[in-house]
Amino acid sequence: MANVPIKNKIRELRFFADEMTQKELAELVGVTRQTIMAIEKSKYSPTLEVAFKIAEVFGQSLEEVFQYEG
Amino acid sequence: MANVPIKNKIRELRFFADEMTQKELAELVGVTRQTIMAIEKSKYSPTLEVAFKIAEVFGQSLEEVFQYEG
DNA sequence: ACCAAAAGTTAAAAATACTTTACTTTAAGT
DNA sequence: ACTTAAAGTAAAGTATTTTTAACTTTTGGT
Repeated sequence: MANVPIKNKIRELRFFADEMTQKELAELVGVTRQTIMAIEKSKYSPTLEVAFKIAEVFGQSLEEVFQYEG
Repeated sequence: MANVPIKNKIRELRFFADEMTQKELAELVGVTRQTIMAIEKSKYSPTLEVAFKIAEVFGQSLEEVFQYEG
């Protein structure tokens, strides 16, 4: 599992969103800074719930934030 | 966390897809039948990876299969 | 150069997702 | 009514995600 990591555009979206920091995003999402770090770097993929919350913060669809390459 | 469970249309999509069984879906997705059961009944929400795979099986977008109510 | 905030890393513990096995109940066909 | 596949439940174990805490490195401003 986690064969092909899911890519994401969190970093780009953070900077596009007025240079939002990892800490700020973490607080808005309700997870820790380290969790955002790990997800942003594709160390592992988040739960669906966290993924939805991240997309919500940026006002984007889930697919715009996360890209799964089957 | 997991305050408001994420809803899904897996059951409807299975029946729409030629009455696909939980077992068949599980095999296509690469998880067990019990995992499909738990997700279908919103006992817990899947990882993003499993969510993407389920959507892929039905040829639907993630948001069409799973609905997050912030 | 110095300072502070942000980002990155690591390790151990806690929480949650997933598996395996085994059993019960429901639904459908003959 | 009987049989069988499908669906539902539950417990214990494994795997993965998330937290906490502590420390290092990078970046930007003054």
